[in-house]
Amino acid sequence: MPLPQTEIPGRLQSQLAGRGIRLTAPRRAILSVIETATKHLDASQILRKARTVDASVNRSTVYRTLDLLKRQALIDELDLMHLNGEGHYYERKLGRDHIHMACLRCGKITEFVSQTFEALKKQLQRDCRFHIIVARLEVGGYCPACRR
Amino acid sequence: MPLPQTEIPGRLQSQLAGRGIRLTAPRRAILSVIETATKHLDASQILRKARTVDASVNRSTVYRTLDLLKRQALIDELDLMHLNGEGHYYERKLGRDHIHMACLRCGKITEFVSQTFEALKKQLQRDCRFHIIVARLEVGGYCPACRR
DNA sequence: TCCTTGTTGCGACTGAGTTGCAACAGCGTT
DNA sequence: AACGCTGTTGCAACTCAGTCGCAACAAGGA
Repeated sequence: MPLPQTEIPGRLQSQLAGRGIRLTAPRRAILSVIETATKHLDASQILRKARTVDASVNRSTVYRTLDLLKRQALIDELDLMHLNGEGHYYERKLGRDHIHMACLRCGKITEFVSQTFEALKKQLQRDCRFHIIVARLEVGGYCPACRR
Repeated sequence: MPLPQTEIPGRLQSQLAGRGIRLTAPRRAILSVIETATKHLDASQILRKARTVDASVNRSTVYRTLDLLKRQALIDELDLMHLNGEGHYYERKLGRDHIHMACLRCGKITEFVSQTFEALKKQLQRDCRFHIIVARLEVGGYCPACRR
């Protein structure tokens, strides 16, 4: 259940430029990798792919750019239940939050958009008077193909 | 909004023993730390406190015991939005799942039990035919005292 | 008490993420 | 088109969480 990809290529770059953030060659390479990704990537995968665009990109720059994008609320950071080690995964933040379900047997990641999730966030904001910046719901279990 | 502590001291130990899992001195020390914790602890804090009970407890044993308790579904592992570094926090898994809200300014962690959250999990199980083992909802934002 | 088998401490290791710094480059200004 | 301020980069060394292989050990059933 992948989300529809409705974004314009290069959109991340113009969003950053519009906020007065300097665009550099390594940043362009990293942004293009994130924008064209078809699955969740971790930092080392982003580095490897970015180097096919600009071979000089450094590991530190990837981490620094991911931090920048997190602070700008343009990407989300995920654990995906740590199915493969302790690292994090990143994805473009599009309009609506979604839930990540990770199958503990086959490792498949399924995304799901739910009106109930939206209602739950509204309830938190109201009942707890808590101003939500980021909400992350990750579920581990067994997908339809793996459950007995 | 801390959850009511309704558990009997030593309960974790008897749960493990009842499953045929060997009880050792380091495990007893670690379990007692987790059972009597009044806030979320990370692995190094658990180690330090466990050593006040049994000075020989080793770091590896803490990690191995935490893995055991996770596999037995007796504790939950949390990120708490990585407010302090990349480590994880652990808490006793009591009856009902709850949501963790982390204030990005003051660092306060608030817990919240919601019927809507339960309904959301039911919806996932039904609509996605996904068998949930663990569900983790973490929210970052500003608490009532810190929001403007 | 014995014996099997699971557990532990130890120390070295891995892998993710960070940092200080000198060189560099974006981009607004001239 | 060149200048210069200031934010960004590559590098290499570092920190920190978590893992692993192994020999010694101990829980608890026979």
